[in-house]
Formats: sequence, C-alpha cells, structure tokens
Amino acid sequence: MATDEHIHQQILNAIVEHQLPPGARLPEDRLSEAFGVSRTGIRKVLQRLSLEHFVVIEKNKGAHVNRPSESEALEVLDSRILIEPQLIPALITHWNPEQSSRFRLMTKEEKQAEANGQLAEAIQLTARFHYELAHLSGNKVLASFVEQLCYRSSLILAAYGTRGSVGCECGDHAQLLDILDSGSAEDAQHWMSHHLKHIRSSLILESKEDTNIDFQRLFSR
Amino acid sequence: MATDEHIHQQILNAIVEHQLPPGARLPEDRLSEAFGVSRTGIRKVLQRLSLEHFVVIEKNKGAHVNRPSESEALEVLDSRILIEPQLIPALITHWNPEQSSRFRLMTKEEKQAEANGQLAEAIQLTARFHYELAHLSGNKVLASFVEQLCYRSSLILAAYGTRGSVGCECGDHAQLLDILDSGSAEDAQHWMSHHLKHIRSSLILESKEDTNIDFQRLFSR
DNA sequence: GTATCCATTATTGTATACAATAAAAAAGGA
DNA sequence: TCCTTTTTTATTGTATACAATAATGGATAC
Repeated sequence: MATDEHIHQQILNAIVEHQLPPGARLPEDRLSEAFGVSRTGIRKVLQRLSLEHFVVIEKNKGAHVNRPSESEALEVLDSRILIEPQLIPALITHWNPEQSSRFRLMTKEEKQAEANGQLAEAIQLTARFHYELAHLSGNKVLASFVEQLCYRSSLILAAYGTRGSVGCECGDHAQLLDILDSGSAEDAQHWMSHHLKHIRSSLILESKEDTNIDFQRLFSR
Repeated sequence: MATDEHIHQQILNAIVEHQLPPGARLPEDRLSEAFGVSRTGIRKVLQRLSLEHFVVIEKNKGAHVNRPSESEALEVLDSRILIEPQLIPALITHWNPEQSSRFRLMTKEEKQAEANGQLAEAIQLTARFHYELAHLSGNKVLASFVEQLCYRSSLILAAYGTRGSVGCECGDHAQLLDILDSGSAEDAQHWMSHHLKHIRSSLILESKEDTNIDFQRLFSR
C-alpha cells in the first residue's frame, strides 16, 4: 500500500541519504509508476516536499532535488545554532535514566553504521539524534521545525559536506549524553553550540557552484 | 486572474483577519467557484494551508480552519519568545534611519487602523511589524518561520484573545523603535521578550474549550 | 559545414469524470 | 412518539484526459 505519508517518507529518505543528489530530476510519471499511484498523488507529495525546501518546482519544468545555495546552507545552520542550545534547559527537565539509555543506544547504532560504511543509516541516525532531543523539550512547534532543519542539514551536507562534517574534535554525540547525565544545562548548551558551529565551519562553500561553471577555464589548456 | 499564490493569500488573510473563524468549513467546490478555478487548484492551496497549520484536513471530511489547541497556542508563543529576542543583535546591525522611518510609518498606520476600528487592518499590521523586523535579521530561514508564527498568532488570538492581547502596558511598537534608535540591543531584547510574554499571558485558555463541554453541569439546576 | 527554424516528443498544468465515503433525511417498526 | 435502519444527498479522493509548455532533434538554406 502506498499512502501519501509513505511516499513522502521514501522520497525524503532518498534525498537526505544522498541517493537522490541535489539537482536530480523527479519526473512525475516515473515516480507514479514506481509507487503504483497516479500522478495526482505524486504531485501532492512533490508539492509538500517543495514547501519543506527539499525539492524545487519550476513552472512547466517539474521538480528537482533542491540544490541549497550557500546562503541557505549557512542560514539553516545558523538557525540551528540559535535554537537547539536554547532547547536544552527545557529538555533537561525531562531528562531521566530511561531517556539516557534510549539515546545511548542511538549513538551506539550511529557509530556502528559509520564503522560499517552504511552512509545512509549513519546520516539518518545523526539527524535523528538531534531532532529527538528537540522533541524532548516538549515544544512540538519548535521541535518539528528543528526536525525539518536537521533533514535540510543532511541535504546541505550532500552539497557542501566534507569528511570533517561527520567527525568532530569535541567528541561524538555520546559526550553530550554524559553532560546531560551530569545535569549541567549550561555545559550542554555550550557543547551543542560548539558542535553545530563546528559543522557549520566544516562546509566548503566555494567549490561546488555548478551554476555558471566556467567551462572556458575548465577545459582550456 | 487567480494564481495559486493569490488564492493562498486571500484565504490566509480571511483566516488571520478572523473573517473565517476557527472551525469554519472550507468546501472545495464553493471555493473553486468563488475563485473561478477548478477544484484541483483549490486543493493545492488547502494542502499548503494545512501544512502551514492554518487549516486542518480530515480524510473524507474536508478542510476546516484550524482551531488551535491550548498547547499549540502556548507553544507558538513560546517559540516566538525564544526566537524573536535572539534576532535583535543581527537586525540591529542593519538598523538605520531609513528602516526606522519605515517602521515608524507602520506603527502609525497600525494605531490609525486600531483607532478607526479596522480590526482586519490592525491585525495584519501588528503581525507584519514583527515579521518584517525578523526579516531585517538577514536570516531568511528563521524569518519565514517567524512570519508563519506571527500569522499563526493572529489565528490564536481569534480563538483565545482578549482585548488585553492588543494593548500592552509596556507601550506600543513605537517604543521598541525608540530603543532600536538608541542602539541598545540588550534593551530591545528585553522589550521584545516582555512584549511577547505579555501577549502569551493575556490568552484565556480555560473557557473556549467546546470539545467535551460538560452539558450535565451546564444545564442541571 | 554551420546556423537557424520548424516539427516532434516528452513533460507538466488544469479540468473533469467517476468512485468512495460520510452526513443527512426519510421511512419503517416498536 | 421515538428509535433504528435505509436511502438519498453532498462532499471529498483518485485517476484520467486534454491542453500548454519547454526541450530535443532534424531539415533546410546559406
């Protein structure tokens, strides 16, 4: 059975897992036959994905996977830097051993996926770690916005990411859990801020501009 | 000519201006004949409005204007309290006499609309004051989120607002402009925080629960 | 051989037709 | 008279048909 929600999740996964790279075309009839529904259902999903900034729909040209601009990439990270640390005080009031072990399991799976080279899994888990923390704050409005930002970040890393975007000298996500267990909201805020700023600064923003490629310079010798 | 964007804006205006009250039905064929387009175009707009939380679509039951829950109302305001003051430092770097006079004009129109009893105008201008400030921060991602929150706030005030929600003992929006002119980011942040908290606390959240009305208690004597 | 123009093709935009569902009204029985 | 059941009506969900647009490839003229 192919419900709207299901189709949406499938395509979104493919995008954030870099199966569908930035710029990839998403023809309606191809997708409709792939999912076994009519174009109507596909259009609805594509419409939604475009409002969520995962695809771009150009009139009479169809849907492409969004290729985030430099400014968009930075703004998404800046938004996270502004919001996620601020959620710590609220989430720490809901913090308990049960949550702690739940998140520790996630970081374990995360490391494993990374070690086994399961890129798609690793990306999903990294994003999930962040937005599930956000949901713990109790504010669903902010949490779902953060969730969207996390998914967008995955897409951004597909366009501008380096190997450094994954690792971080501040340690992995497990370290944040230690801090949360210790109960220091302030430390956790600092860690989160630092972590996100590290990701932001790891983006390489000059090279991958493929609009206006200077073919002259590229192929002349 | 009735483009998608135009229809969206029209319906959104009607909602935030309280012309279409929370709970109002939005039948597709009625709207389609009103705007002179087929149901297809209307459905697209309704879909979008539902993703933006202005309408709720129930399967096989159609679209209604969203009746925000208490928790949703509080979460929207909390989100604004968390974000909007944080945008002040960025926006103050773009502050200049030109912007100042532009916003002063807005507050003037705002007061006038309020004085003349033009409720719809006043609501729009109040929201606009906030989200245009947010856009001055330079972060389009956050600004458009704040914009949505401001519109949602207008809908929330339709459901839970009091007369106190409009006025505020901290003075009107013009006072913030004075602070911005003085250049004190910290003061501006405090003002914004206070202002939003005042709106939040002015909501009356007990009464208008019309789900689960206790008719027993209501009509027994 | 190259450039321009035209025709073909592929794809999306929009409207409509039909099916499915839920609400409302009517009929029947107690 | 009131409750239950059935029928009707209104409305939405989905697929498809047709129109409009843009991209591609080929033909013709120079």
